Amino acid sequence: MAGKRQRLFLIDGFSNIFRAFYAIRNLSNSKGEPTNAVYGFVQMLRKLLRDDNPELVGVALDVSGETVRSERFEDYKANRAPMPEDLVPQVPWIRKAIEAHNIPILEEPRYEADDVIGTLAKKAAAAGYEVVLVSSDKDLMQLVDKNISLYHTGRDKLYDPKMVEEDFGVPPERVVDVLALKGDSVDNVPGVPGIGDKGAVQLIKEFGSLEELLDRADEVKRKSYREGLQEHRDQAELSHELVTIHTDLPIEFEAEALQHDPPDREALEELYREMEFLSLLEELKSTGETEPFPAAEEMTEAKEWEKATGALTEEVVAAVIGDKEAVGMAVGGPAGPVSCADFRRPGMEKAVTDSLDRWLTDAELELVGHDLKEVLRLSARGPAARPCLFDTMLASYLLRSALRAHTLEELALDRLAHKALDPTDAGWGKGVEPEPGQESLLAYAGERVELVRRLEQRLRPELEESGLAEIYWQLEAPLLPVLVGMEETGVLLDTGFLAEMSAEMGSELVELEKEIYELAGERFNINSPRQLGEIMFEKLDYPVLKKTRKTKSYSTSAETLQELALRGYPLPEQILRYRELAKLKSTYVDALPALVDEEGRLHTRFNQAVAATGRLSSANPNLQNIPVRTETGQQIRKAFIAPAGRQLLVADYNQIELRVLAHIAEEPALIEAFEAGEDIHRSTAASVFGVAAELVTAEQRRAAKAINFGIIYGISPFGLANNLGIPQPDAKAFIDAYLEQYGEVGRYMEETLDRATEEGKVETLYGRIRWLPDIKSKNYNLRENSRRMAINARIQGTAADLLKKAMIAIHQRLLDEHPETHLILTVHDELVFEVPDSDVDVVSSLAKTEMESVAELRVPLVVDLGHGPTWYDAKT
DNA sequence: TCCTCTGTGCTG
DNA sequence: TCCCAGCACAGAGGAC
Repeated sequence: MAGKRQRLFLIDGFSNIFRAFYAIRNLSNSKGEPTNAVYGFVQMLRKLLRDDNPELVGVALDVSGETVRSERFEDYKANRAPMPEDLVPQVPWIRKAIEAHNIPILEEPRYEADDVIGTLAKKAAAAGYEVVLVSSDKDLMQLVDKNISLYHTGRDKLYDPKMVEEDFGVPPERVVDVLALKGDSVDNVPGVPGIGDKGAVQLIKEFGSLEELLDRADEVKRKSYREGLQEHRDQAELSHELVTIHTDLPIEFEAEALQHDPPDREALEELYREMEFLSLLEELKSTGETEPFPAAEEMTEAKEWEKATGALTEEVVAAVIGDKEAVGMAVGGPAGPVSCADFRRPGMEKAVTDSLDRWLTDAELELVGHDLKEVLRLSARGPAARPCLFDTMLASYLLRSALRAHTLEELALDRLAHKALDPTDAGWGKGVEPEPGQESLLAYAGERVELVRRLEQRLRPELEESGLAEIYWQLEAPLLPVLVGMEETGVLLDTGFLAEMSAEMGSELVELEKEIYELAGERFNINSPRQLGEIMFEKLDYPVLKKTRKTKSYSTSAETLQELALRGYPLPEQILRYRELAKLKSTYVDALPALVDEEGRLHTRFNQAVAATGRLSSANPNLQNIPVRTETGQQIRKAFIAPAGRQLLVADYNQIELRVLAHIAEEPALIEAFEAGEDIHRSTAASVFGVAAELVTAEQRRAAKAINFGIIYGISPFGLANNLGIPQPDAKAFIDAYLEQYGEVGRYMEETLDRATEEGKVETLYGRIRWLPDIKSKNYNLRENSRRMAINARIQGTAADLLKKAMIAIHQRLLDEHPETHLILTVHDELVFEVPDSDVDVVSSLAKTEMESVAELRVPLVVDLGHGPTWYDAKT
């Protein structure tokens, strides 16, 4: 046959299965069965058949049981970790997938897949075929020659002999020599101790081969290598045997056996249905062919952009395009072509912001997107946006708040069974970015808009049916512009102050370090819990009071150190102070100044779709964990300042969670205490310990406070005992005494748990849902965790709803009445504003009024106020 | 080299 | 068996 040679693709089954398993995280069907490896493997297979469509193809799989190798080398693969639990049940499905594609499975009893691949590859090459090995295992590079290449599925690269040498450092025929030297701990190939990747390549290059190297080991210059080679010659030779893939098994290459028919559509449908690969199922039904989503069309001039997007009057689906920074935007209608603008082209950024400005003020228009905050941010009108905003990220969050991530990629996989392109596919890498108009970039842009459309179609009805539409439209959507405003405004940081603080802390740390080394008798890394543990518990022989939970190593937590210090050991006290300073310095004092903009302002991101209870979270940097409890920590708050002529105003809810509890539980004793404006922990102590409020001791108040918090957290005797450092029976007695006095609270907990168990979910006052799939679990820990979450989620979630509601109301009033005042931070029960000096009083009362009247509860909501030039001063 | 996990500690 | 909800640091060791 003239022209192109016929091709044989030999797929290394398990290498690709593992790769798929690790590359795609957490994909499962509604029964909770993991499906990630099946999905990844099927996609790999489909891509291969679609793009290359080789004449011959086979998947090699290892068979279980003894092999010729394991009989010969007892330890071989002996310590290999067992297959991950989540992967085991997927293997039979992967077999079905291969069979459904009508691709032959190659398995030979007593032979390893590598050896089967090696033998068939050589024989097929000898018979005149062009052979491609499909694997992400570098060991297969040894088989590469002029007729055999390796398609590395992990790197998406095709290796010929030249590429192997470039990448691996030696030509294919020397690959085994290098592998034999460096060894492989996973497969229990010993190698030569002390020789790693770099050393092995260099030695083989220098001496030409392993044989030559071993014969002339005494000529090796580096002492550690020379001695290793001399002492472990046998081991090196054994390793060489182990890593060499056999190419001479007694099996035949038969071309007919490796031909394949088109896929069996019925078998595929069954597989996809069982695995719930919805997009594949859909595709199978419609055409049976893969159709990537259409690419976006680039508009390179403002006029073109306006013409293309001007027709969008009812619904705009928008996606910001970029990796770390936005470089463009893609938009489309509910269907049809997608237009893309690249900000790096002259005039295009302006063209986009002009259209955004228009859309954001057009009350008739709905803006749809995933993470719309990033879209709103592009327009100066973002904080004042009024139109309908449908954000698929927020919709998904309301439907399943406990999901690990609500990124577009994650949802595409989860809900559409579609593996989305990522920034790397679009052309981003370290130090490189795609050119404007680059094909991969437009494909990426087009896909993102299309994914949002499909998600919207699924999520919108779900939101309606689940009753979450109201909280979406009343709370989450209106909060978007508020958060945009806060993030864009930011907070002014006194970097000079922090620089001074850093210097002072630095010198104190140097002093402490000296003293610590002195006490330890040697230098070590104080920041390393492991090294510190060795010093204290092995060298100095301190008593071991506690081990860590996961790895059972010595605990060096503050609690442990305090106890040791109390027992008179000198080192722990110094360590505690060192830790406090080092923590504050690295996390805040040194980290924050590096993040300010040209005006010295710090811009956090408030994430609206992270916390399972409905709270906001803050990151990059996290401004919700700025120290406040210790004296040194408080100093850091002096660096958060208002510019001249302005002040920081803090308004925080007093005991909001306990007030919410009083309301939901309808507990008369609690309600009464709040109505009387009592110190709630003191009042609790008086009830629980049966003394008059004036006679409550500090110790009693502390215990009562712990109980009050415990109630909110879904108390257990174990947890309370731990927290107070008292015996469990005592803690139980406290709880019993509490429930005696606050009977309705006990009833509230029972009722919550009953409903949670029955319905598998709990709801806040405003209908926000938290699902608790493990509440009926037979696993004690899972079940008890869920029960505590049930109690806590209603309270914490309701408090979060209240604060969000207040933020929306205040933001609107500030826009209308005090445009010079900005809401800049929120910390769960606290709002921080930057206010002109002259408006402090009026804004204070505005904030107080709005926050206190946000809802009519059975107890009053009380807001405390404070203001001053810094956050420290404002916190009363 | 980069990335992930672990221990620790900061907030409400 | 470390009570709820988060984020970030440094160290350590493996990465598919």
